[in-house]
Amino acid sequence: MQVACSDCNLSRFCMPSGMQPKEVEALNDAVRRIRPLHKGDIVYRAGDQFNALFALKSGTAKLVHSDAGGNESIITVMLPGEVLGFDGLASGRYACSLIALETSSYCELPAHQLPRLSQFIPSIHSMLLQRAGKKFEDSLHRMALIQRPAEERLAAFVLDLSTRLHARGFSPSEFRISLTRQEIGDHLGLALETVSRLFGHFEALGLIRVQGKLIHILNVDALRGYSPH
Amino acid sequence: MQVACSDCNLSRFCMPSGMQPKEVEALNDAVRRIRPLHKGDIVYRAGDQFNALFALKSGTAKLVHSDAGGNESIITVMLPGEVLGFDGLASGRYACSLIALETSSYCELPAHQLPRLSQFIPSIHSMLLQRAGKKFEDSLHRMALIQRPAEERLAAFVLDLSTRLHARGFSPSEFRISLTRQEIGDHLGLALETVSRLFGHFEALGLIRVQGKLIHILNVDALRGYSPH
DNA sequence: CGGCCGCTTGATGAGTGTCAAGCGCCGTGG
DNA sequence: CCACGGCGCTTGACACTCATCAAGCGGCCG
Repeated sequence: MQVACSDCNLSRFCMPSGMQPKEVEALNDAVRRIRPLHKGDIVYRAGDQFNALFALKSGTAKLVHSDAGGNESIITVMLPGEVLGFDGLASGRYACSLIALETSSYCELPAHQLPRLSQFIPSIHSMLLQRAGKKFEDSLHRMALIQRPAEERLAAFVLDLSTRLHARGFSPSEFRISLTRQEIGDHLGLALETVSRLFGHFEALGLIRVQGKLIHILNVDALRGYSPH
Repeated sequence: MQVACSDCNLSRFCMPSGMQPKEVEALNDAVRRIRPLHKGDIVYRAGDQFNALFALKSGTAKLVHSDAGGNESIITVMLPGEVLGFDGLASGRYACSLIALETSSYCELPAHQLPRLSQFIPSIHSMLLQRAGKKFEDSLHRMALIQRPAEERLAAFVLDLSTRLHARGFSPSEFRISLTRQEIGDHLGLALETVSRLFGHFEALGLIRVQGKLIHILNVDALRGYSPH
């Protein structure tokens, strides 16, 4: 059974955010809802021709960029309600790969629908522009973060996940990180051993409790003391 | 005396790139040409309300992002023909500051002209989207670079400047870097001393010749051997 | 039950930041 | 015209963060 965009509880994060009801309807008609993904499934691959934007309905996914040397970097962890695929807009090819981190489901807005949609949703271009610009701002944030000490990076990462999950109705103090230590390292520019050690360190300080991928935040304020701002 | 967009020798880099002659004309009418800037002059400040896109006609400028801790990071060095200001599109406020590195001149496309322009240039939205996407891809590149060893970063920086200057008709092997060592460091995530030492190192290896801000590239291939691809 | 993968923990070293001193160039003012 | 002062740059010594290498543990799945 498919959920219409107007009934989707993620609409305030997703494309419909800021649209009129009639516009959401037009969007709804253009969107395709896709069979579930499993861990490791690839939504799109770096180099593939750009053919759609994607919105996550449930689960998590990672946006991975491989540089010339084959070094993998995780650009972002995608949470439900988020829209991705903008990395293909400029060149017509995706610059990154989008890969499911667990069993997930998503919606797809085919690229060929965009011209037609703009008749029903005049503001769609500026909305896309805003969202693409947001991705750029996010990348500014990440670049600044990557130059900070390891402690700050990990603290900021945990807090970022916490607030984004909270906004989606999940507990901000108790959640599962769907990334391995290696992947967290790839995201923060750290070795997996450093990630593991820092988790241990934060735990010893009583800031968090770590059980594998399960994180309990015990002292948000102290954690915030590490991450800049 | 003002140069029309259609007569500007930078048009193939600038907004007119890919436009029809009539579209360029409409663009030309919307653009304002601005008095020259001097070193240190600020085109826009982080936090200012987004009110225009900017194209550089001559000179160079730096796009600076300051993180919460007051740490300055130079996102890009802007060369003639390049368009900037996209960092203000998403939130309506500029996320960075754009500052002249030397005596420069630029054109301005006021934000309030965009709706009107889209009537004459239907493709303008997708062009803007492409350019904003390009900025995102550039930032991916920079993020990957910042995690590489210092030698690679500096080599890649010099080669990047070289090719971009070459594309604009300047010598690819002999040019002036308008940044201080500190600013190069801010761009590459290095201390200014490291930048200075690496220049000395490359010079000792016979790859380049350095005289203050003047760079001669003596062995491009060897330099390419450092930067990843 | 066995093997593998993800994780932890320890030891070591390389790559860079930091601190410090000194040099040269250039613009300013006497 | 020259002396002075400041800024940008170089060079050296040192410290420290974090990557790397290595070993071992535990849980999960076949």
